[in-house]
Amino acid sequence: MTPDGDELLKVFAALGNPHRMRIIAALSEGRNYVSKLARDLQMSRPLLHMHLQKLEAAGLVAGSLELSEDGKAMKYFEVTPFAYEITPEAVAHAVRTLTDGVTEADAKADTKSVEEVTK
Amino acid sequence: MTPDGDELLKVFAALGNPHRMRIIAALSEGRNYVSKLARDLQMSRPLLHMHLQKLEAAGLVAGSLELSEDGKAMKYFEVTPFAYEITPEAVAHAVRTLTDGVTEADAKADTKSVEEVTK
DNA sequence: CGCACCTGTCAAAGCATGCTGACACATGTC
DNA sequence: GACATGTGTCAGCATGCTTTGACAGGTGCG
Repeated sequence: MTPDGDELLKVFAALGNPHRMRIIAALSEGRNYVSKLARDLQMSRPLLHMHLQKLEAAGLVAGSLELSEDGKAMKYFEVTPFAYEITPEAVAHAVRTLTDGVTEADAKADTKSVEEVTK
Repeated sequence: MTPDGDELLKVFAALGNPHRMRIIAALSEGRNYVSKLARDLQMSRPLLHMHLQKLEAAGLVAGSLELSEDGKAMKYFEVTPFAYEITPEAVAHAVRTLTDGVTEADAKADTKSVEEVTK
């Protein structure tokens, strides 16, 4: 738990897309290979491919290239049993390890309370 | 729990951005008003404004326009104490209420549970 | 009045993402 | 060989998101 900032960001970015949510849903019912998945979800293979590798980069799914009995190469994907507890505090904690625009001179942002105005 | 599909999608899309994650982190330490928040996070007001209303649309933050003692109008924002349990099953369950491309195999849709459209 | 602070909006530019169609490769079967 | 299946990649366009700068309004103070 308490995942890395960049990791959590990738997870959110990956899940923040209806197609990718649907892919997770489809794969949660069992592993499947790309071409059939594309048929089930009615989307083009190149598109599915892009979504899958985005989900894989976020660590939400895992793919393995296998050989079927008739010799064809099939890439099976399955969901990783992830479990994230998303709360404001979890996000706040993850932000500290965010390697993004991070103006390096800004690590100490003054936890000064604003109660002095209108409180 | 077991949030609505579109709602969860908006939450993910909202959280899938480093600036917005940082906004959540900043607001989790206490409420704040827009101009000061912009100064703390070092971003322009119009940009912050857009991000805030996206977070608000996702139900992650709430804003209220108040009057300070010196008569100035200040819009204070604070985080909503959200708590999402994110698992493959949770996503799979939420997908069923996704009003998006609507895979015609699963068009139960309808009966949208009245949300006032904060206009 | 001019300046400080606050609020909000808009158009336009820049950049990332989504998406398609065409290509490459491999294998097994008729 | 022609056709089916499977894999992957690429360029290019369309769409949406991000970002900025300028503008509108408001109040209080010297």
